[in-house]
Amino acid sequence: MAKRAPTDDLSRRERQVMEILYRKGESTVAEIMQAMPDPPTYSAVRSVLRILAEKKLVGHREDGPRYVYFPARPTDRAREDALEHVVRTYFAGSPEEAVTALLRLSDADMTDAELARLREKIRRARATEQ
Amino acid sequence: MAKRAPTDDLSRRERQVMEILYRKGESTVAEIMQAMPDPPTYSAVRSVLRILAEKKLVGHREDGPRYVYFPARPTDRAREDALEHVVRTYFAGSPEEAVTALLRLSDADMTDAELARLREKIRRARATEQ
DNA sequence: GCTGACGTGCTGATATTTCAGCATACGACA
DNA sequence: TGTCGTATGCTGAAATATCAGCACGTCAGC
Repeated sequence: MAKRAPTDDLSRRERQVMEILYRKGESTVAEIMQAMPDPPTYSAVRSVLRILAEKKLVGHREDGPRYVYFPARPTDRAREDALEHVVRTYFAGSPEEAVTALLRLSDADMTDAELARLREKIRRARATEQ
Repeated sequence: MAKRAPTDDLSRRERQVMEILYRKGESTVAEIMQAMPDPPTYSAVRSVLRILAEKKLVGHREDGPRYVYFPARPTDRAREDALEHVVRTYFAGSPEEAVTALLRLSDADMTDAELARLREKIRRARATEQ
């Protein structure tokens, strides 16, 4: 069962590196290393990158003396994948619920009542626009 | 660097199991096994569950002859964590961008113009409500 | 009471991931 | 030119994750 997201096959370190690359757009090995939790050695990071390159998940360009790595999958696609995944996993496939939670997240001090009204507005807006 | 999400420490199989549990709310070992990609053996699933239990990430209750496992962290919290993570990783920390992408996701046939108008509505709504 | 189906706990083997180190290349600079 | 700092490519070892199997308990049905 279960359709396989590309990220399902990644190891812990591989995932950490991919997320750093998406966050930064592109990075050198040193930058990635610094951004990692429990930073491993330079060598270790390069090993992970080599594996990710073999899997066609990252590319690199030369920038003077060093390589600059970047995600192979375009950011738009990766965003969609990530959102879909979260919605499916935590929001029973309902994007609307996710939107509500997201808005609550951005304005932590909103009351429930305010949220409810906002949500209704969104719903009406969507109905109108379609 | 990098604050550590609990999910950062999980292995591939551990993550798969946690996501299944969040998706289903709770599950028996057999159900988890079936829901996993490339389903491993019953024994393997139980090994992962034991590790997750040691890490205090899952709990279980007895349901007649068998155990029913569930995520230790409440769903609300897990949702927030997941959204925050996605927003930080793929949307440069901007929940609003994420909302837009989410709405586009749910109505794939909306035009950009429609999306722009909707987004404006949301923005106005938020300004009003606050 | 036996037996088979199905469950758990635990232990150790296998496979994969993670990592460090060595060989090597190249540019900066005294 | 010689040397130092920093980069990559690659190889093999250490650490972890993944898994299968055995021992054992319980319950239903013959």
